[in-house]
Amino acid sequence: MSLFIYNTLTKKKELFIPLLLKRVGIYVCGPTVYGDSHLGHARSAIAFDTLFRYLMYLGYKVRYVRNVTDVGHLMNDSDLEKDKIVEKARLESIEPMEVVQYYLNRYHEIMNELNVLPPSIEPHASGHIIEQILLSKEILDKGYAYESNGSIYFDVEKYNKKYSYGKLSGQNISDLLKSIQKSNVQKEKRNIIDFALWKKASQNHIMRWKSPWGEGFPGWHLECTTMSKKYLGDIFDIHGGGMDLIFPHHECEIAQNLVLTGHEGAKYWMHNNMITINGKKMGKSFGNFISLEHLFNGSHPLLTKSYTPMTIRFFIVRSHYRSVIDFSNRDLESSEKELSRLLEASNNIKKLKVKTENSKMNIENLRNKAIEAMDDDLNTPVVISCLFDAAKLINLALIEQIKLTSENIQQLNDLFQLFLFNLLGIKDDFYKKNFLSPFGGAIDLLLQIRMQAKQRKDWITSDFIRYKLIELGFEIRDTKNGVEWELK
RNA sequence: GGCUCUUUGGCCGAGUGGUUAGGCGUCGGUCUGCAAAACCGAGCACGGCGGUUCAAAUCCGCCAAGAGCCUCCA
Repeated sequence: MSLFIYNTLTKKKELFIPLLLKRVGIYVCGPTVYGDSHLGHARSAIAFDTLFRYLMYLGYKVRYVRNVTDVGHLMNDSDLEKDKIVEKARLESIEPMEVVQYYLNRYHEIMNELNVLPPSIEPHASGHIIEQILLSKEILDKGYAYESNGSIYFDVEKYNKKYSYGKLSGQNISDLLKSIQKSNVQKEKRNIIDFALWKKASQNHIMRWKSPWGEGFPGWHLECTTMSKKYLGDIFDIHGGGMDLIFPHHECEIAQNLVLTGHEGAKYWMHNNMITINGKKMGKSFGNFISLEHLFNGSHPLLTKSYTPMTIRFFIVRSHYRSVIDFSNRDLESSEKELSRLLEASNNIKKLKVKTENSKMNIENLRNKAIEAMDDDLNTPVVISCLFDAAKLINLALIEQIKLTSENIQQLNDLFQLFLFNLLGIKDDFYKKNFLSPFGGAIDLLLQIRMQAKQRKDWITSDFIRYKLIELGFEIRDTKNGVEWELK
């Protein structure tokens, strides 16, 4: 048991050693719920779901906190503070919390379809206003923040003198100052790189809470610090999120944590890479995103067809979580075929018969290789290659090119159960749903009639049934062990 | 401009200083009444230029192309 994970803070793969013997605390930045979730959201959720699943497999009791940002996510950092959710609510003439609930429900539905396990705790930023005010005060008392016109700002320059701002992202304060100065003007702040812990609400701002500094709302970076501290403590094991959050979000969290407790907060900082489309990052604000619903029903001009949630999940785990995935129909179709090959092989395991008492097949090796891959910073593509190796063995055994022992068959079954279904989170309800239903029975019946026709060499009838079924989207295969069908 | 990173065969995608990744696609074959699937086989690589080394796709340098961040972002 030696899991190595890449730590953005040290830029190295490090041996994972939990703070407590058998427990792991993870905090992951979840979505800002003001729009439909897209492939990028799925990637982050699936990456950390894989981590969650693997840690549990390793025997840890995992507390996985994934927050919901439902307030304070500003559209920009200028004086015209516009909250994303407030803006959406204004546009649709509804309560901000209706916006939040609507998109959160949809997010949950989609996560469920993608077989993403629910986190242990899903805290909302809006439910932690009091704690955020307290932490703002504390930072203020420690002298690392200042009040300005009803808002509280973190004093980055002062902080930088004692600690080092930019540790996570590799930025340094003077370069930052140079690059920001051109684009942004902010009167209230002492320094352009200071960030808000608490923002004064302008007169028409809907989401507002009372604070010692007047009515306002919390700053984005402080939300995550507050909730991670509350549920995981001052120091916890893993903090995750998309790479686009490294700066400024996680950098600012680290700054807040260091001021409050003298520790960065998390020991390991993990970041999943982006999904691009035509080589550019997929993002809501770029308008180039394909929502997961679009992918599931195929209703987007860039999609040549629809893809099942499991195809999407497989598409994501077949690349390493730290590499960029460029969206393409071609690769999605390829993923679909790859997954169906694995699922078919997995279903073929139950058809295997014990043909020998002792075989040289070493399936334990495949298992070990796959575990090693998971240990190596969750190398899921290599895990999948092991499954393909296993699939080949199953197919060879099925046509009796190789002989397997009952132990071999059990090991193959365990391999698929553990890696494909349990760790990679693929569900195979398709087979159960189709093969065990009256619908499946009807197909079997048609194929029985076809078989009778074949026996009388009535090729016209038998081919008619086959072609019609193929036309309807089925795949028909005559194998040694009888006819097989599948809905493509 | 600054910071971080990427560049592998038609496509996707792992990887280690010296040994076949894997998959999709393509071509050929076996099986089949014909197909499909499966299986067997084939072909196709490490961005460019230098350096270190007995040996580099793997380490170092330079160059080129691209991405992310420096505004909100998974």
